Amino acid sequence: MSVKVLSKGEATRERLLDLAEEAVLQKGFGATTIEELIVQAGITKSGFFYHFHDKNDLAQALLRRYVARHNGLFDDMFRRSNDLTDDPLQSFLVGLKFFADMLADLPKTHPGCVVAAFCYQDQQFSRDIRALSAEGIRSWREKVRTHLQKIADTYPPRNGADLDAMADMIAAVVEGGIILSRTFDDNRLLAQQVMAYRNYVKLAFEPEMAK
Amino acid sequence: MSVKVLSKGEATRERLLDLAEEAVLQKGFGATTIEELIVQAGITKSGFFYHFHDKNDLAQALLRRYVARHNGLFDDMFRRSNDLTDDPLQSFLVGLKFFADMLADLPKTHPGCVVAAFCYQDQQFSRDIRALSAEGIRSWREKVRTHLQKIADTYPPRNGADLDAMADMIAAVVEGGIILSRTFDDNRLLAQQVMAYRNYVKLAFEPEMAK
DNA sequence: TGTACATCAGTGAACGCGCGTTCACTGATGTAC
DNA sequence: TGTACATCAGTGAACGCGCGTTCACTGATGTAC
Repeated sequence: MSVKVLSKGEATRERLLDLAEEAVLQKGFGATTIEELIVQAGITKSGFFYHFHDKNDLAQALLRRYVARHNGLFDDMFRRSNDLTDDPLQSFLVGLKFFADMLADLPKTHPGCVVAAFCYQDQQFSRDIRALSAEGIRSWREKVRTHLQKIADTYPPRNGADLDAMADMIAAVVEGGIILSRTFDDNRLLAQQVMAYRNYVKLAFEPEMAK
Repeated sequence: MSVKVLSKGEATRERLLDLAEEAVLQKGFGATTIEELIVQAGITKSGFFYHFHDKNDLAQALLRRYVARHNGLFDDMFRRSNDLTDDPLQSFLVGLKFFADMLADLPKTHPGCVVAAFCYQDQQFSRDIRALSAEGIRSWREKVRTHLQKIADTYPPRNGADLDAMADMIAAVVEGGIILSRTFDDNRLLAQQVMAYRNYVKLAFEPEMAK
């Protein structure tokens, strides 16, 4: 991880994105006003428009940063689990456990997913935003799909297991789990869902108990 | 199903709710304006405020109707599957298949879930709205949990299966599946996810193949 | 080392319009006697 | 059967303010010669 040195302007821009992300996750993009961001950032409204052409531009920057960040996080997790074992099934299961633990460790309710927040948002800017969201989820799908294929090469999956759907399911379970944990204001639900997904993968591949 | 005869005013109100639901699912509640609803409904703005105290009131009515409707749908589906077989596992699996088929048959992309749409919305009215959403999801959880318990009484679940998480998982998979199918504009993804969930249930309970 | 110019990171004031909300009023239908 | 009153389902005009956007201008820092 290279820690870039930010110029003064870049730091302000980054701070605006931080504030925006928090606000968007809490109440959606439409309800997030430029006014509230600049008050917190301590600049004037015109200062905001120096950094972003318009509100749409903010949305794109936000989503772009979010997707890049979380892809990195995801990669790190499975790289760590890959270092622990050569067995593809074990590696994936351990990676999912890491993931669940990380989610469980969040201090309060999961803040939500920016992709999902935009999914239920105005379609005005949808062409670019939709493409960015799709790209973010697609990269999860492909990475997981690769894992599953490697597993399947060693452990023949039980019949009925659709590996494509199983690859997509991690995204579905996370997005749905976030909705659950936000709705019930209970952080554990999300981690529970990831563990349930892990259990599904286990059942689908693990050979009959030798024990 | 009793078809209530609606008075003129009730019909207009219902029409406003229909229009609002469609708009909210497409672009969120905040971006849905009263103006656009009344234009489509063919009344004036003041006419709207005859039916709803304010916009918040519309949100509540919308969510209330949505939850009630979808609970009914869900009940119907599993009642039909219960009529086909006495075996609790088979009954649940068939019910899930019905569900997936219904979702696959939607003419275009799933319109989305009102509960999720409000989940990523402004917290202003959250006290009432949040409670309504939670109630909606909770009723799914409890119904499914009952099914799973009945299944477990006959078929001992493989170890690792957390029935509570499995009960919540249907909601997670549906909410997440909606986000998937909207993001990729592909209706099949949602049905696929429900089938993947079905497969998980099958693997978790089904005894080793006799075949 | 000093001067000229360019770029960076903003300021301050004004605009305009969309959107939710209010309020006094109204024609049609229902009900009591 | 006719009249008086009440309720239903709205109309029409006005208000006000929050919010995104624009535009001319500015002090501080960087770079060329």
